[in-house]
Amino acid sequence: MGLSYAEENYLKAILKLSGTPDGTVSTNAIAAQLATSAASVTDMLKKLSDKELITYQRYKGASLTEDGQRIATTLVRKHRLWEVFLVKTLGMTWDEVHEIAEELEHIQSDRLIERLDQFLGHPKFDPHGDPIPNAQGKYTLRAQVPLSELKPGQEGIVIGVREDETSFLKHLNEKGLTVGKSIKVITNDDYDNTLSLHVDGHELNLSGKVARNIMIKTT
Amino acid sequence: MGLSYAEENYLKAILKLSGTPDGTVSTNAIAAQLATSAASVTDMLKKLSDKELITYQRYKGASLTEDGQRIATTLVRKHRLWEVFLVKTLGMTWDEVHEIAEELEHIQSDRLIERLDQFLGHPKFDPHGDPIPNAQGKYTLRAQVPLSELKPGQEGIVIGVREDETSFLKHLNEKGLTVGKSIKVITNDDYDNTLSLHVDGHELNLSGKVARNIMIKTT
DNA sequence: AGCTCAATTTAGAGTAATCTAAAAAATATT
DNA sequence: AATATTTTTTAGATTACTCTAAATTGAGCT
Repeated sequence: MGLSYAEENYLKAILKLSGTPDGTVSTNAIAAQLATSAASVTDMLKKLSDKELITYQRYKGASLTEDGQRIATTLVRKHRLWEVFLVKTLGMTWDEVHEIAEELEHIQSDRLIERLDQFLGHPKFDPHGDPIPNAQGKYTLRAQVPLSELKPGQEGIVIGVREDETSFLKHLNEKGLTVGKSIKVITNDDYDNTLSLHVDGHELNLSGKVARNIMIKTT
Repeated sequence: MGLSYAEENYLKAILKLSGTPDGTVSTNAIAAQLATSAASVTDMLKKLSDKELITYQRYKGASLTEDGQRIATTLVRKHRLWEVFLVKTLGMTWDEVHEIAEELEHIQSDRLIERLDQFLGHPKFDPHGDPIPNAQGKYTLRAQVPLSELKPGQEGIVIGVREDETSFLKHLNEKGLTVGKSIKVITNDDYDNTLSLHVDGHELNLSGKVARNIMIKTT
């Protein structure tokens, strides 16, 4: 009754793309997300529909059933718990863990995940600031976002950084960006997230690379 | 250039079965080990031979090349490191971790494994007493074996136990079996490892289940 | 040497996931 | 409303792994 890696990946993609009110996702959107062909997606949607993990009608897109939602949310939970493990326990960097967690999330063992969760102290957010669903699929809304994701006009407070290399912290100190400071975004480039912001009445410019490493609590 | 799960499992099976001087393994032996058909094994042996991971001649069996050996040994290393992690770090029991490690060993990331090894303190043996190859494929010979694997006549010293539940330790204390005691095996049932042994001049009977949990250094 | 039997390989086929190219349906445009 | 365009599905093939049944090879026995 276990699903294949491919089936699990489709469910996760559908969950991720379910933005519309009814949670419907188009064939092409899934194909783009999974870097596969639309024809392959159609085949898989039929299969998942037969297993009652999604509702699907030809030409009308697909949406997760309760069962499908439960499975997809569990995958997200596993993925994010493993990311916390890789960063917090093994000391890897936040930008190298995604791919590995993409593999680890398919490991089949509920007991393993509950033990891991306990060992990590039931974390509520992963290293990217995304919430970790609990075993019942519920999660806290995201408390912090990378500075790079704020839109012009948004304000917030610096909560921390992802990289804790001394050189990086020193760099921020020199710019006057320390934990607790209030900031307001002026511009944020669509393409590379280069951005400008106000801190203590000054204007400051940051590269996208730096901005992605600074976590903000919006106000 | 990553191998499929199936290919990796075949290499591991061949390594495990390589007992003969030239390390040759028969088709049927592999089929039995992997619970698959001889026909499937033949197909896979051809493929692994094309990739130069084994040497293979029709009707003559297969043996690992240096490349094949390196890959198989790395799989064993990963498997055993994960077992240590599951038991020591997550507190799972030695008998429930094998299956999970069987999945974890296929995760592709050298950096992950080296980090894990470091986090665990470069362990030399897994929870079953089997040696863990280092990154170069070398390993220390097994220092301890479960009491259940000793043959009649063999002697040794009690090194420790796998389960460290108080009730289990209490049970052993009552029998006079504590760390440091010298023992000699009298009989060991082929089927269920029920065994009798001498300790301090007394004769003692143990179930296979208990004997598998007591680690011995042979003398 | 010839025979027998077990081990192994080949032949033919099935399942899961994928692809490209062509057909069909839905949507947008004039 | 008719046509053009985009989206989606179907058709037909491919790769990886597996199976059963039949054919072949090798090894032991008389």
